[in-house]
Amino acid sequence: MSKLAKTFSPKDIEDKWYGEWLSHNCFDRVIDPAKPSFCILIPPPNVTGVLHMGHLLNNTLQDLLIRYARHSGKSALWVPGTDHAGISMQVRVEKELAKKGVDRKAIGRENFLEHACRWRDEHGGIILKQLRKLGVSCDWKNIKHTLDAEYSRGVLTAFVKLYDRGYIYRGKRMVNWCPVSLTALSDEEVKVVQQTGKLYHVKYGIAERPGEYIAVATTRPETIPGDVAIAVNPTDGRYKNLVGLHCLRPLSDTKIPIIADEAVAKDFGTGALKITPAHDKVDFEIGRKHNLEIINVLNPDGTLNEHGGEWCAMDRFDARVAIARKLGEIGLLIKEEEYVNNVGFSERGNVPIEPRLSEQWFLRYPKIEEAKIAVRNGLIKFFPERWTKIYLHWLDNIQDWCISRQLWWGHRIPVWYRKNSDKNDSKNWHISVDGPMDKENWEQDEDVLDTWFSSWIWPFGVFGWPDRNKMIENGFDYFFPTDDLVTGPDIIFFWVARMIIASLEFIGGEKSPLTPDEVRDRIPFKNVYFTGIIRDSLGRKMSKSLGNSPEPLYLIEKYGADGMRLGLLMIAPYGQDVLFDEERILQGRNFCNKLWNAARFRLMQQSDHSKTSLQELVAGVNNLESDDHAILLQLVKCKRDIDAHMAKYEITSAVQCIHNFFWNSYCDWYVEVSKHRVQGGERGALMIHDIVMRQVLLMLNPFIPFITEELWHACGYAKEGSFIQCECCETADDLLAIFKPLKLKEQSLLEAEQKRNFVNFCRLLLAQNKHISKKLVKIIVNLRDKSECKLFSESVQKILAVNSIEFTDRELPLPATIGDMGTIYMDTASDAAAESLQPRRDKILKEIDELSKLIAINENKLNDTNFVKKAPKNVIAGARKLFEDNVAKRDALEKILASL
RNA sequence: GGGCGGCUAGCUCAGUAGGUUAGAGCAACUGCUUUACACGCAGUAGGUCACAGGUUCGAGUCCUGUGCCGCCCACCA
Repeated sequence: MSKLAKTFSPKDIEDKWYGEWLSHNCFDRVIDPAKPSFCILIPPPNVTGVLHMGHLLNNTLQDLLIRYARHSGKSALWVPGTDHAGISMQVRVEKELAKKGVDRKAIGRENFLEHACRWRDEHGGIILKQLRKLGVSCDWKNIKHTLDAEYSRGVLTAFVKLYDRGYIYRGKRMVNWCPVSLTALSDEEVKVVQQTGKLYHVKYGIAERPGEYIAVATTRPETIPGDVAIAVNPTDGRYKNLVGLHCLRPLSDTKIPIIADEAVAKDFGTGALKITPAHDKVDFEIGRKHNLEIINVLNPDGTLNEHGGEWCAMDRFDARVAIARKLGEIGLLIKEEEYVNNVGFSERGNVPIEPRLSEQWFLRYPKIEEAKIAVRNGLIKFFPERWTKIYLHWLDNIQDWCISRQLWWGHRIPVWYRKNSDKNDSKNWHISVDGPMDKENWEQDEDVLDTWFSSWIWPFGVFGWPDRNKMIENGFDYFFPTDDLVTGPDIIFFWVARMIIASLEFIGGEKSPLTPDEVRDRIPFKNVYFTGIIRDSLGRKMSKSLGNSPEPLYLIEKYGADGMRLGLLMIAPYGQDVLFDEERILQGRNFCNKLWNAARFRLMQQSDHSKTSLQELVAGVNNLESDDHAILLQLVKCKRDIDAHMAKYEITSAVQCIHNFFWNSYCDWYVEVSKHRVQGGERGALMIHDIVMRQVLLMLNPFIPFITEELWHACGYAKEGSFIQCECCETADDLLAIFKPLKLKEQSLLEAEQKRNFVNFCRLLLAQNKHISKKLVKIIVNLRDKSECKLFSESVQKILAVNSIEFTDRELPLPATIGDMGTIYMDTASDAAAESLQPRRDKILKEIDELSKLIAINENKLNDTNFVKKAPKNVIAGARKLFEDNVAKRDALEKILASL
């Protein structure tokens, strides 16, 4: 008999078992053709990242799915890895260098990258180590990183292939420029923020008509030196006769044309729009249409350049104020008004982005239609489904992707330009993974690729694509397409959609368009589960500045990895954000303690630890009572419900099922009602306990791996040298088949429930008679169905802790209450005290009152001819039965009331 | 401007073909140190299902509209 401590202490077992699992290679990838495969790829966290609450939820879910798959007989692989995290990593390293007084540009590209790699190798990937504390079962022998040599070949191959296939081009375009990071960004990296700024109304004098002017409304007076025209809507009567004339651009009195263009809204501002092609997307398009000059007035860092005149080198926002003031001074400012508008922000720099004309690499997305088909036709399923719409909408409006970044940290674009030649002529380009043979005659493009351009090949890049031998070795053919992707909806465009597109393009030969069958063969994953965001208990996002984000490792330390995992899953509603409250993690810990003590109780009884299989345990069962039938049937139902919920990713519901079965059905009822048998050493009853505990541990293992492993061994269910996670968990149907010799009776479920109700009635009765010592009380029962007397065994007397339970077939004075099974009395000697009668009267009056309401409801229904005519028969019969039963109950209670 | 989600007990959420009396956990309150567990046990109380219409014999559930709260998308300066 093992001895367990009274309270579960996670610290004592977590590191021990994690070490055991690793040394026994439990998480290794196994290509086993005899088993179905199951694969999850971790959404690679930033190599600079540290564990936060979002990771905790996300990785708990993935581990749950992986372990659940193992228990379902699949060969499960969870691939871990990190992302090189372009900008944030570069900024990080720049800061480190700055501490030592070193400037990135001073030491040059190669030295910088050396520093960066060293920093990454020393400090990066901490998060993967932290994750182990959570118990995650990743294939740690194969950690992937997007900047690994092998993976990088995949990234560059993707670029080269797309270029060769005509999807990648270089061009001078309007891009989103971050003046802090000094790089272009993709549209997806721009966050729109509502801001209160000012709308300035400025006079633009008409050159041909001195004294007359056009009023122009603008939020950006600092770009006035870049104005090259004033545009009005061609149908705008106010300005019709001005089109073709010229304005004087304020501050310089340069003549600029007044033009007409449909893009101008008549009803906004003054209806006249200043055109600054270098600093606005719309203006750029108008400028191109009308063949206008492009005057760039800003430096890359957001200060004004030489066109800014006296404001040269001033920051754009300072210049805005200064120029507005100047306009006021020279009488060209009509008014300025408060104005709320949407401004695009760079997530990284946390400053407004600047639309900027620059030379960049762009990708025209391939396989857009196929990517829609994959999700619309359900080849890839989204959970919750509503994200499908968002995904499709994005694909419907997809824009070319700016993939070049003006950084050093990342995959350098595999394009070489012949030295001293026209860079804009593609004849002078060399584009390949390995570069030209005569490197000395070429210079490589300075830019790197967007980080997401590397992570979009993750689903096959981690298997060694495009190296066919590596892919075979890594089990690509076995594990691909992967099964589940668990991620946040915030990266549905950044990552999820792009992975789908990349897989459709690169898996299989070059082909376009694809048939639906080919789409099926190329998808990267089958299911995408979108988690919610973890917020604090007030619903606010977790942030450093609010200080409302708990430290995950501290939580694991405090509540145990298992308690943390279960607590988190219990409060993570399907498809909604999680309101995190540390107190609620207590529930997870408490559950673990309850489980611990249930096992402890079992181990305090007689043990027979030779039974490691369910079949052996079942063979040991004899003398089944109704309660035994019921608990086994409930066990089967629990497993069936869990599997149904898991199939739909309704994790919280699955937890609720097992929680309810284990705590309510098993601990609160079955353990108590069978206690006297177990403590009396009845072998059959012990076997039932073992059957239930064994299955409970198996069902819970994917959720709480550490404690279940510990108890699995402690209870003696483990085969020599084996682990609980190596076991298959029997399905509900398996269980039914194995239980077949026991001839379980459905009827027992009802019987057990009635027995429980009976006990509840008696408890109420005892509560109403607190003045009488329970040890003296006799309960007397007049059962409706005399054949059920056998149900009232010693167990009920033990549960109630009363003197005895006796049966009668007569009506006695002073009945206590009426249950489903019959009339219940306390023995008259102890029941005579008058003070016990009043609460009983009150209780009965209340019950009668409630019954009367129900009777009235059903009576009305039955008297309603429409109801009787139109409602289905079973509903009518139900109403009638209810009516009759309740009337009978009420009559009986009234009789009792009279006798009191 | 377009779209999506939420609104059910004090709190967090279930409510899955419209059909008995709307559920659970937590919190609250009452009682209990009973030999697995006080990280526990046994109870009690608590809800005009956001609002207004409609369909139906019957609506938390279906339809229409409104209101809050949150999110996503969108080139009106």
